[in-house]
Amino acid sequence: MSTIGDVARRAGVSTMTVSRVINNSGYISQETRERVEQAIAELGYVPNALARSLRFKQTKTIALIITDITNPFFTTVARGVEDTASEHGFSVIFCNTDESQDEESDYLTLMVQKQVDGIILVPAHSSRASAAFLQDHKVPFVVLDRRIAGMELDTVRCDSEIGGYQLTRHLIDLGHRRIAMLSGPLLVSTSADRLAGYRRALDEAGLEHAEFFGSLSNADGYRMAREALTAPQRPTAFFAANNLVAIGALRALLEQGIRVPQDLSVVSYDDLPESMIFDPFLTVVAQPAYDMGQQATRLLLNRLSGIDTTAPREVLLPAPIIARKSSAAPPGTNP
Amino acid sequence: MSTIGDVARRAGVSTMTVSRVINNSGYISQETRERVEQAIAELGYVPNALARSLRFKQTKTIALIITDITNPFFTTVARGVEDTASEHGFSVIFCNTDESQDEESDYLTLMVQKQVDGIILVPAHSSRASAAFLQDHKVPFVVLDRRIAGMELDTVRCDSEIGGYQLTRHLIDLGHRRIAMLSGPLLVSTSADRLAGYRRALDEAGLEHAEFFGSLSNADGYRMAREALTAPQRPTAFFAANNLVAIGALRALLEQGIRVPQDLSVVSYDDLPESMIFDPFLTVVAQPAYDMGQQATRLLLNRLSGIDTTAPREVLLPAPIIARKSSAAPPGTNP
DNA sequence: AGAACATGTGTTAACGTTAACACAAACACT
DNA sequence: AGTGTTTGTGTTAACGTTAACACATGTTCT
Repeated sequence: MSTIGDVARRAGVSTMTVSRVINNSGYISQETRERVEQAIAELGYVPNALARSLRFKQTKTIALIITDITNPFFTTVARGVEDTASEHGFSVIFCNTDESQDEESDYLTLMVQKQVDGIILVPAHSSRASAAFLQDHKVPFVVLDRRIAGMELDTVRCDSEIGGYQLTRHLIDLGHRRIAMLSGPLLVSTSADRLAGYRRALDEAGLEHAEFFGSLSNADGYRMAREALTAPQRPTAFFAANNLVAIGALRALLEQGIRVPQDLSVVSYDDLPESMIFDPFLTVVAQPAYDMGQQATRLLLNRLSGIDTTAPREVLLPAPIIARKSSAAPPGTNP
Repeated sequence: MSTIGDVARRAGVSTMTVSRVINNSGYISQETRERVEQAIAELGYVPNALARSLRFKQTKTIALIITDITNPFFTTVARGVEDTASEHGFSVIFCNTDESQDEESDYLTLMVQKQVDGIILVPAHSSRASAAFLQDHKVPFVVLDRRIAGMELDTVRCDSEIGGYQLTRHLIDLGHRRIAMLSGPLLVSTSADRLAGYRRALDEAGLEHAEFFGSLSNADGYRMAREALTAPQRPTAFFAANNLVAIGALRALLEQGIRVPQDLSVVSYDDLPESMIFDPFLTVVAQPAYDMGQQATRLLLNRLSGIDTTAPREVLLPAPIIARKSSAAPPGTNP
């Protein structure tokens, strides 16, 4: 509540002298320093970061714009971002867009107003509007997890096409011939890429597609699974576009008494954190969520500090398949 | 990047006139308004919230200080906070303390410097230092989930003593006589309260205590469970202080081939979100995490806006027991 | 002795915004 | 015609901080 002026008055010096004590800059006699420090302590003075930011044009704050902090993948990403940012003296403002383009652009405007130094963005759609907006306003940013087509941008992500291909191959190699894709929206680049990988693997093997579309939610996972189960030739495996979809699908299977993996295999994208699972079950492509957050933040901070002035670059992190109990040979196969 | 001055110059008016257009205050001729609006659009001008905040002494930002965003309970709390805050035009800065008092006070100082309008705090320990600090600096705050003893503070939480009592009674009623408590640190009020409830239930029933202590982590849950299992008279039930501890304990049991609930029952605090679990297993006290975040934020915002000027109050939310498959009668009992 | 430099402190202006005041023109009322 | 009110716009100062400059001293060097 007290200002640098209050401290100055109490110590009988000018505000500039107090400022010098606080920032340890310039010359100050030992005696004055002590008097100022005492005044600071007595008043419980804390510098006003707002005024400082206004002068320095630096807020030491970044924004993390994600779709849903409740999704454990993004929770872990967020933790990686916050840890890395705070290590370097930066604070993080969180924004949940719920995959809505409108929410996203509202938040972007707000963050520009708030003069955040940089932004880490998981774009709701692969539209270029958000990136263009930030470029216009000269706010450094890093795109996380997803692609924005046709623009050269700093990006940290995993290759979902390859992951989708490998996960599908894993099922094919186990002997599956009818594999249903429970996909997210095509506007979400990771969904589109995973679907593309799925198609490539099926086409190579000469198998037929079975594609279902919905949002990347538990509810739609449930719905898509039920739809897929009504097909005359029931699939022997599900490829869920992400963990929420997978869990929704598993719920549908449980309800209908379909055993996993004996009757039907399920594979999915994004692992659950180790600390939350005592008996890992799902076969997944495990994206390194914490690392992704960390690397995105590092890249952003290096841009901010001017350490890194190279052309925008895409960091592609490896995402291993972890084969577990939810995938096995289809029923009626001799192992 | 452009300022109100740039807009003014371009429109051929004073900055004050621009300010009036932006804020829709005072009198402005239709013609001038249009000229200013055009200049704003052409320049892509966005008001500087920093400068505004400095003038108004209001940042429209609150801080959420929690121990670990990675814990699904706090993730959901955070979501409740962010949703409610953003509904009212407030942004949220996240801080993870990892249960460290030092981290907590560092963050508190930083948030005071940043002039956040208010703080929602999950205190690492029940020490009064943090609350006293915030009171000194006249920053409104709400304590979430935990108690700070001996101070009249705005608080939103569930009664962990009653919850601990009921969860223990649930086990006793099932026929358990040797119930081990896998407790968190006594400095954490929820841990202390759950332990107190456990003790009351056991004492009433004339049963012996079996208490183990560690941090509220998966790793320590694992360790405490292993310790508990070495007792000459093995417990027939575990009461885990929270979900992470429970999962660590389940991992230990799985490793040793001990079946839940046939050989040993496990109950715990804090449910996992519906969307993440397809086959709910753990018997828990389900604290309404989202609600807690929402209510804490509402209370805080009402304090900020001056709508609510009553004495500090404690909001106690009900937390139901959800009995599921992880708890059953002890082995050797005729159901 | 005088110049050059180090040390210690204060004054002014600026970061971007807006409240308070001032002023002028147009209009309405007696 | 004179007074008061409405409408439209500009000027000044302030929010809290610090860089740049100014101005004293004192010290060191030739």
